[in-house]
Amino acid sequence: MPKNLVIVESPAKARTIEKILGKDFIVKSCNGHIRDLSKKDLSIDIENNFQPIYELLSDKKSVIQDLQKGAKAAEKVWLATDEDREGEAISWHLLEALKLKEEKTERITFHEITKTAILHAIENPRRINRELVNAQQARRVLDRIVGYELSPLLWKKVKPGLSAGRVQSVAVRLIVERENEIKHFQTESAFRITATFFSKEKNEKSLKAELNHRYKEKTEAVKFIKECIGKDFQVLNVETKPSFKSPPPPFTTSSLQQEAGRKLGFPVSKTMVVAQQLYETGKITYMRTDSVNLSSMAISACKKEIESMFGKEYSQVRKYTGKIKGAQEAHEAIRPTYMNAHQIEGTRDQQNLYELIWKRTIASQMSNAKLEKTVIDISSPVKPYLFQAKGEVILFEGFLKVYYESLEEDELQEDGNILPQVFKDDILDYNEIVATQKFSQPPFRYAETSLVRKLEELGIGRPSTYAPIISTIQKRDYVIKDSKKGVVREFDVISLTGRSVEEKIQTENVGAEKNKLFPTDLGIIVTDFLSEHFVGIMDYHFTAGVEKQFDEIAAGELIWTDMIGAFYKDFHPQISKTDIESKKFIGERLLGKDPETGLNVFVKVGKYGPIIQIGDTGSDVKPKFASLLKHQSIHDITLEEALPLFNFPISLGNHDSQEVIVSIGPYGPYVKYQGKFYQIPANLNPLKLTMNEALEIIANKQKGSESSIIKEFDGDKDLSIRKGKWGPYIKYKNENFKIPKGNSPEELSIEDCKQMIESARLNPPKKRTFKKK
DNA sequence: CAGTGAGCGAGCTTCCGCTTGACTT
Repeated sequence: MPKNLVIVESPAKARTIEKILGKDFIVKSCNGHIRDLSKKDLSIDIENNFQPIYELLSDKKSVIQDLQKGAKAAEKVWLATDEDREGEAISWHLLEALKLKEEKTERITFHEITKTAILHAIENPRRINRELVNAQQARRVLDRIVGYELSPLLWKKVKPGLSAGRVQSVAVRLIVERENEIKHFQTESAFRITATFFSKEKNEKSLKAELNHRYKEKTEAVKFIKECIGKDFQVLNVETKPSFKSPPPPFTTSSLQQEAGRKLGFPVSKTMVVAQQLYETGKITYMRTDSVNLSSMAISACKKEIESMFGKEYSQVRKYTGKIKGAQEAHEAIRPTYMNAHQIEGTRDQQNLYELIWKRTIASQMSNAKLEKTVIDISSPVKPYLFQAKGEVILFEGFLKVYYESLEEDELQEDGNILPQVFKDDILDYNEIVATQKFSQPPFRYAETSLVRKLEELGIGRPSTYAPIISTIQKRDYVIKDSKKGVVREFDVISLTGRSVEEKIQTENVGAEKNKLFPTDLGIIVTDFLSEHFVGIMDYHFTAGVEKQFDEIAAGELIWTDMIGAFYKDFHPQISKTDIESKKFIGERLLGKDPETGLNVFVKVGKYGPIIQIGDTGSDVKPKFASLLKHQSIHDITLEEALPLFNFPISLGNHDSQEVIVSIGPYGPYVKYQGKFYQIPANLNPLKLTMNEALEIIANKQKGSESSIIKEFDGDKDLSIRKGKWGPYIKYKNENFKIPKGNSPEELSIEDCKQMIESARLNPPKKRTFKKK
């Protein structure tokens, strides 16, 4: 029996370390936190100086039992959880929950999983850092108080089941405010003047240049263009400057999510799932980290790869240090475990993500790209303005040989082009000079990844929570991921070729956005409510402020219960005050009077979402209600748009002597035909649905269910092989059966299927236990 | 899964940050 038990946070890590330490050590994983405040109630004894009341996590029972057994048998227990605030707390909870004796317990930490680092850690154990643990308790208790006092207030004032918290409420606020900026954005336009010049003598390729001034008015632009007719243009100056580009640092959770989003089109959650798979199969280091640091081993491995692939001049050893404030760097950056594995076996997604990580890691240890930037100034007929041509030439690729960092939409810049050679005082002629009307752009809506980036910038949330935050705010209906079609906009173009000036109107499609986060009516209302009554919590810098205090607690300069006490003293009375003084906060708005009945018409957010209401609440006649359609908002819907919602259900008439009905149900708009329901796609307006469209929806659905059939059998009409959410399965009458792995569904015979059904019946799958939601 | 929303009131919902299961129709 091994004398030593080492406890780490993750099983994959445990396996690796066990190999390193050898037979005297057994290494087990606690799988993260094992104890927490009870979910049922606040579980903080306010009267008793905010003492937290912890309980063991129910889903960790078997883990804890196993650890307890191991600890009993061992002579020494080594707590080797992560070296950050949460990790320290996990060690402390282990100490308490497993009832470990302090004298036979050691706390060790290491930054990289190598033999040297781990042996060094074993030789230098320490005690649990109580101050750091207290900083974690303060974090935990603060989040609980905020979440569990704000949420019930929302249930009462807005709608049951809602939630609020230090992180999620600010995330929603970012999206709501961005939407407001877009709504109030004043578009301005100006005329951008571009020209293509050529040298009469040299007959080289043409030179594109832009005037360093934009004219606000069309008349001014036209006047300028006319001034150019027949003029010569002189090269005033040619300036060439060397320049360089450095590679981006290795991946953190957040930067990986962004790049995988932009380059591979992965949503945040998918990136994490695939990265987890790579981690578990030992291909990459840990995927939840905010560190850009690489181990010395990784750095030398990179160097070796780069030098053998590209040569010495491409290698440049770099040490990256985190710049994010408050980052708790318990892990390395995300990198391949073995730099010499350029590709891996696995699914397409795994290979793509791995390749991205490999390239980014390699690039981070490569030399700068060397560039030459050239600016050519060319005279214009109107002083003091001049035309400028900008070019960029890559002299030495450096890291660009393997990796280009993609840019956010708002960072997109025009690439410098390659310029023909011209000299000072050269005289140029023009091919064309064009004035194009350009419109200023409103800010972009957040996508999942850009929201994560913003949260990280503000120090809000942690690598392990970025993906859950995104899903929580959508699950609560505060935010929806959606796409928006652009609108066509006209713009003026005035062009000069030879001596003729031509004016045209062209069109462009603007404002189209894909997979962006839009606030819902509910999200807007909850944000307004919280911003009005809880300015402090909703402040974008609230988290940064409390993080600073957590650091002080960790440094022993502040007592954690004092910090929480000071916070609670202001926060709790604000909850009570709002509870008493604030009325229902559901965005109710009077639209006008119903022309038929003369009754008041309102919109508001109801128990099941945004609704329109005819008649006053509490009057003798029971009011009538109807749901708003998707894309309608209580904030701007008009009486004329709202009233037709009461027309449902709408009969479209008969088809094959059966009635076709359109209506709105709890799951959205639908067509009902022959007792069956068919969902109406979001791009069709249910109010204006035609019989033909309805029949098409029905036909599509029926085709869809047919196309899920992989194979049918003439011998048995009840039997079919179908494609399902979890892969192919056998359908027999109304029952479904799993196909054991390793069979190709197309080749199964009736007998094969019957046999599988037989064996499935003999070994029924365990009932899935659903977690209470 | 499919046409809810008054009022009454029981009993329910909720936070953030660590981790990985179990394995479906």
